[in-house]
Amino acid sequence: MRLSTKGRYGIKAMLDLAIHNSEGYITLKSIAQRQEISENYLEQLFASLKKADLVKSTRGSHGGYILAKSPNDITVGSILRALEGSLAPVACVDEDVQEKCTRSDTCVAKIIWEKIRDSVNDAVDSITIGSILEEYDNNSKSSDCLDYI
Amino acid sequence: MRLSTKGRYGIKAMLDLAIHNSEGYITLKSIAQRQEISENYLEQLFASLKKADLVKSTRGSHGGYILAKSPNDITVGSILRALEGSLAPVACVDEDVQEKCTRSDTCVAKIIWEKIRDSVNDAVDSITIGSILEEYDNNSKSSDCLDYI
DNA sequence: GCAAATACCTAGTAATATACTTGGAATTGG
DNA sequence: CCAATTCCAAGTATATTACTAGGTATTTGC
Repeated sequence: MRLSTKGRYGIKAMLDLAIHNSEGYITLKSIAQRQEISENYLEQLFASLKKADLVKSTRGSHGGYILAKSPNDITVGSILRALEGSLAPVACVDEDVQEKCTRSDTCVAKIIWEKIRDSVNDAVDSITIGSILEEYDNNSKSSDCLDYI
Repeated sequence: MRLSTKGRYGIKAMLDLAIHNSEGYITLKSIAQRQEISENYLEQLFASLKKADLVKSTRGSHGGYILAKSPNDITVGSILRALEGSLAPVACVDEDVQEKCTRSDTCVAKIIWEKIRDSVNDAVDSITIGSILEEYDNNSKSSDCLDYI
């Protein structure tokens, strides 16, 4: 049940953006360098983040990305779902998937998957980028290590 | 963040074993047929389940598998962890992994991963095979559909 | 004792998903 | 115009998953 690099890089990148929020538009190049992520790969992730209205962009010279709203209004859940898709443990209880099991309404295992799904969603929706940043500021923790591997 | 087939098949197989618990040792062949899972693949899963003391076996003709303890003492979490390994969303907060990030103690993102990890573990550890079975008996739900896909 | 049925074990493999790379087009500021 | 950037589509290498194949060991029933 590991997150893919998409989710992990996405959190790193969004925290990076939040840390530099006052500096205006930030280039992917600088994020890529600080967080040691492929710039081209980041592009793809930011396409998803933009689609989900989590970041805004300007093109051209002096272009870059900026958070689309306050860090306090950006949940970890919204970032992860934008990049990883639904956090449901099985397709059966994935809100995005339309074709369900034919016996979905009588399946006994379903409540297991629903409980896992809801627990994960509750957890990630209760954490905002702002709340993480606060912790970061209070403890002056390292901005270089926003993640592992 | 999907579970692999190991975890899903494992839950199906263990529920199947529990349903037939009074019949003594159950062959993998019959589980494979009922749940439509490759018998050879099930063998591999049951090697892990046995190692985790969740099932017992006898070999030879009339051999098979049986739950190693009461369904009420078998949590969904113990099954999933036996088959999927740690349910941690990133290696950083995986109890089984020894080599941590060098800056693990200062990493800001860590609390995100810890919260997800703990939420998942709490959820799956609060559900037992027995509790699912109870639901199954009360509602006379289908034993064929223990899972989706 | 032999045959059948099972668990047990190891290695290989096909399919799928992940994590990128490549090469460009469009846009903007100087 | 040119450099720097976002934006876009397609290709590819790697890793993981989900099996398959082929055997050995053990037990029961005849």
